[in-house]
Amino acid sequence: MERGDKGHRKGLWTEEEDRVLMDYIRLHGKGRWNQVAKVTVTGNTLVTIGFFVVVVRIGLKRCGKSCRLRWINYLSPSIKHGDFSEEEDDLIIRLHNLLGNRWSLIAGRVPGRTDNQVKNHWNTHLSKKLGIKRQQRAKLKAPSEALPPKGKGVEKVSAPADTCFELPSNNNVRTDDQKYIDDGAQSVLGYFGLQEPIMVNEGYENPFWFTNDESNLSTPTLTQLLDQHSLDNLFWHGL
DNA sequence: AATTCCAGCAACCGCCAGAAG
DNA sequence: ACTTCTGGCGGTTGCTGGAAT
Repeated sequence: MERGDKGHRKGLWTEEEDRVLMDYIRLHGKGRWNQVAKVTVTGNTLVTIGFFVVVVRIGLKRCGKSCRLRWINYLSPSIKHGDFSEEEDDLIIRLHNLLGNRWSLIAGRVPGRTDNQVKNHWNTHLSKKLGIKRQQRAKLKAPSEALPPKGKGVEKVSAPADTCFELPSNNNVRTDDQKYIDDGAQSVLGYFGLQEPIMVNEGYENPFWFTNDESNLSTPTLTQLLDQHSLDNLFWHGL
């Protein structure tokens, strides 16, 4: 196994390492990832040094960052494993049109998927699928260009991968990233000369953004709303 | 059967921002 | 005000397994 700085292990995680990490999170919760290597013990082993037999505690020799990523991208119970559905593909393509490579934002709107999953899926499947279609598109400014640029001086927006699972069922709070996306959506709509309302009800009383709440199932998804506005056709044929 | 090629994806890297001391 | 720690993000790398030759 390759070793990184400070003797940290690198490369694929073993089942044993996964188990240790999950045990740590069960006991201590998420966060303080750099403590994992110090706190966790995978077991004891006997080492003979000369005449002495020493009990050595074997910790999880992973850097905190690696532990965090392993949890976020793989071990977290909220993560959906397996193939992407047609619905998810469609949603990602639309959101990418809207947001560009803001993978965390996109993933935050695709329940159970992480930014890494979405990014990989885009790079391996969807970009190809899209590349074929793009050749057929007429020259037109990409909708994502209507969004404010990312970088310094721009309001930072972040959406943890599991945000959609943590929203209260009657959430009246409008998060910054929701506003950011709403603003972007309105920019896109404005670009195409469409009328603004993309919200289900007037105002922000009932944000429909893909909460995991059963009571919200009757509310239209972004996909449905975009369909209502014929945005899909505009994206596919207008670009 | 052996080798090469390549797609898919897990993991790493570098950078950045915010919090805490 | 400065440093250190921690977490978040997007881009990239490299391993793995299956397909092709």
